[in-house]
Amino acid sequence: MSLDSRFDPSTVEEKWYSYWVEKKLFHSEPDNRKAYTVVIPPPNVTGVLHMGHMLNNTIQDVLVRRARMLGFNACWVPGTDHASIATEAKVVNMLKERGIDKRDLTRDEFMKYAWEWKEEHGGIILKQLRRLGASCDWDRTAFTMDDIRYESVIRVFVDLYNKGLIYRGVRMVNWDPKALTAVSDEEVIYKESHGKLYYLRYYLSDGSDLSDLSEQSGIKQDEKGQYIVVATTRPETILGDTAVCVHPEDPRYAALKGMSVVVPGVGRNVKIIMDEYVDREFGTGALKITPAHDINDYNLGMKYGLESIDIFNDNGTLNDKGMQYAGMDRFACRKAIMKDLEEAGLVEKVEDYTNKVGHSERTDAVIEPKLSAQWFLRMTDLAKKALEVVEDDTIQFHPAKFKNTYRHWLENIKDWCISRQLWWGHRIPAYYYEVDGKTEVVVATSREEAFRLACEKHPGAVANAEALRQDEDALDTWFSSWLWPISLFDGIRYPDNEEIKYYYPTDTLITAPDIIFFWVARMIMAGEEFRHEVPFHHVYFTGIVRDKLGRKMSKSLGNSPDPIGLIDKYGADGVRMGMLLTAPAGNDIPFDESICEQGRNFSNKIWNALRLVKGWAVSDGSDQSDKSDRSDQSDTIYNNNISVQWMEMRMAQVLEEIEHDFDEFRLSEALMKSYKLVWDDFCSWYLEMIKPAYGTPIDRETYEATLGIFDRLMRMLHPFMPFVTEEIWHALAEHPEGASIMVQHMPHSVFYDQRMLDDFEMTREIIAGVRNLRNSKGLSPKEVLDLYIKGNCPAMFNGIICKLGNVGKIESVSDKVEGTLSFMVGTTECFVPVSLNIDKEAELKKLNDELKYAEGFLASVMKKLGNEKFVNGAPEKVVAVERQKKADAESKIAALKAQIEALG
RNA sequence: GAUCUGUUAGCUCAGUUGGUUUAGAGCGCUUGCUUGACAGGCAAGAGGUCAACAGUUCAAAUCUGUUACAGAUCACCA
Repeated sequence: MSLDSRFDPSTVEEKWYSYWVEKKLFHSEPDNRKAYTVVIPPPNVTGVLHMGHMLNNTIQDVLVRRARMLGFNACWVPGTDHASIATEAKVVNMLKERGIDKRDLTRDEFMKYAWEWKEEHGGIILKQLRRLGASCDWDRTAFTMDDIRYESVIRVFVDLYNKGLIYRGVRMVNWDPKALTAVSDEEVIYKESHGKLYYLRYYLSDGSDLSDLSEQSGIKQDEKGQYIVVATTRPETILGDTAVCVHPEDPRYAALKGMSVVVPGVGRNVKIIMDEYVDREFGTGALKITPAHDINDYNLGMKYGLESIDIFNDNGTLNDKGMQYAGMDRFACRKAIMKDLEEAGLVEKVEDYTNKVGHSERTDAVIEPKLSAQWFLRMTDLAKKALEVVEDDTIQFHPAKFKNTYRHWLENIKDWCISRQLWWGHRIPAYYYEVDGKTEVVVATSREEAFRLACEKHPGAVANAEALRQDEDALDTWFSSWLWPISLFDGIRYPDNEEIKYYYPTDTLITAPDIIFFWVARMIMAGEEFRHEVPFHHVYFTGIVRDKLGRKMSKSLGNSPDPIGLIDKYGADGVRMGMLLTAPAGNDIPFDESICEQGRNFSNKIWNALRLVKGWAVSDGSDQSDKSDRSDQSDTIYNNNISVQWMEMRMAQVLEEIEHDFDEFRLSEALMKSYKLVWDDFCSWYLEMIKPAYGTPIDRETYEATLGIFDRLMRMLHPFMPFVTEEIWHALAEHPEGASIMVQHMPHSVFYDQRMLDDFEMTREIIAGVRNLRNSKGLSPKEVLDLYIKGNCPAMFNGIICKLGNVGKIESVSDKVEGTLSFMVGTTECFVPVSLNIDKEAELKKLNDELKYAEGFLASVMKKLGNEKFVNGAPEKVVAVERQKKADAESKIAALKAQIEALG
């Protein structure tokens, strides 16, 4: 067989992926096996693959592929969410390019364009996931706005409304002036920003004249009269000022009780109110009140019955209340108004100031608090249940530290604003009509049903269904994705269907921690509310992928590698390994391309192991004894037999460890252990142990055993590296058409003899000792050495020591051997006669160093054993171990001393 | 500001209910190798008083407290 010495991933990836798809190996249907279900956290339909997706989906694929090989009916359901804000923005842009203004379109016309955009440009990311090897059941690909999911959302809205959990009300909400919609609290990101603190003069209204102003007073005087100074970060909002507030116990302003001041530049007289809300330490201790544009001011406004003056249009420009600034953008207005106030001498001073400003998660626009009518979902009861199932570990978080974050959020939760002033989304199924000049509302899954309800409530009030006016707003995208684990299996519309009963609850949700509230918490609420059962048993929080310097990857920094480019460069297997190896659960990932390179190299290593094994001639004859003169240690069949036994046991041992790692979601550890098992144990040791001399064949029994081991190693590795393992698996043996490693059984751990593994560890150390000796003394690897062993040594592996250490003969001795170089493995002494002159001084130094270490060790052991409390108080087993340590150390010291004496 | 989580080798991290030969891994580093699978490789090696201090204990990287530093979540005062 002639195979290139370099493995080229690009030639196999496409081949096997289409093979898997063609053979329907990713597809799942309910059957009598146990289900293992994962639902993809639906990426944004406008999105393209980034490093976070790579990590997230690699982990999902590993878990799903492993479950499949463990005999579960694994089902990984892919899909996208409709991302109302992001998509609507894309569509508006597309229309603009075509010279169409959204405002000229009807809702239906707009939706037609939006669907057109979605069909053409949406879901690139799902195609990209295929390059990664994702074993999603593509036949089940869903979208949050397809028919099933749409209807599910509407039904849920109606249901919650009827339960009294959804209500409509006028509240201060987070307004995104760019997307022209309200957003929820969770969609606002507070960012530190460098702004200014403006100190403005509010003169006392006519007729207010206070004499006797002391130094301590907050009231100042100039030629124009008496004034107080108010600090603000947003001077443009003075146009909406309807009061100034001071602390009731603030002596600086006590004299102002019941008085009024003039809003600078605006001329409006506003009252001074007194409330403990004010922080006396901040600014001047006097606060301007703009109830229409600040949540705290709004609350004060309600408390004191203040007028609320809305000065902004929806897009953040000033409206007709904005006087000469009407039509200006809020930030342009800030500059303009400051210039005017400056000129009018109404500015006391301006200071640099750093504060946190809320930005829209989607558009990055500065959020404007705005009073408007919105729909809300009551969260208190939902939150209570969602917290319980995490607290009692019905749902386990990995890592568990996220329980704290989760608890804190749920205990301080506010009602969820679920309406969005957008067209792209699920239109709120609320219908309005007028009765006696009052607006009435009915909520129903269809216009006809709504009409029926309206007729019941107010017979004769509505002429026909068409006369009802449907709410213009759409629902928050998360209001559809929170149903995902249920709606994917149509469990909202048909709660008793076979699929939902089979696949729900899902097993593990794999997600980034930054959407713990958007998603995880709300999915748990939905699960409890609509199925009375948790939506998943485990939540695996991945880390955030960062660059080498620890910075978050972002478009603006340009520090994110192109994932598809990485796959082209290192192969999907290599990139998957690179992602996983640096990703212990919940830890951020400092991403470094070189780890993908390590992954690529690993594929290459496996490939070359295949080349080696497949390059051997196989002999059926029994006369396989090695013709070299290595006396009784040269029985190849025997040695190979031992080698196979050892490799089998080593594999069983690592399998056991890996099973444990998977139970605890320690994927990176499981991968590293598999990596070392293949590279170190299998390639560096096992294959070298059984490798026949050049040009000679290998016996059939060993050959077959090796293929079997190789096969199982590939299965172990398959969930991590699907492509290369499939390729190798097919190269190892003939398989029927349609066969695939991905549906083979994962090997299970079997009994292994710990003694034998320990003995082999000692053997390894002896071989390393011989090699080290050659290395440090400049002896050629070709020179055959003899080895005399004093002390314990398992003879079983002597043949292997000979082969891998190039040792001629091994003899057991009862006394030290003069004129040799030596080394120790544990308490066993190894002597190697050499032809060259021994550097006495160097040997002495080495021995003395070892002696010093051993004596230091003994001293630490003696300290424990000399302590009566330890001997009496510690468990017997522990004391016995210390006694053994003492004996070993003493024997080692004695041996070293004897050797030193012999030299000197 | 509140709460939580970290701090172990040059870097990234393990260390599983305190005891297993005075701490492990990967990468990186050093030395030597055209070794008939692989230089995308092979062999050998160096490297840490487990952030600091105090305490509990026969025994502490592991438990407790304080401090320092870092990160996360939430809340924010205009």
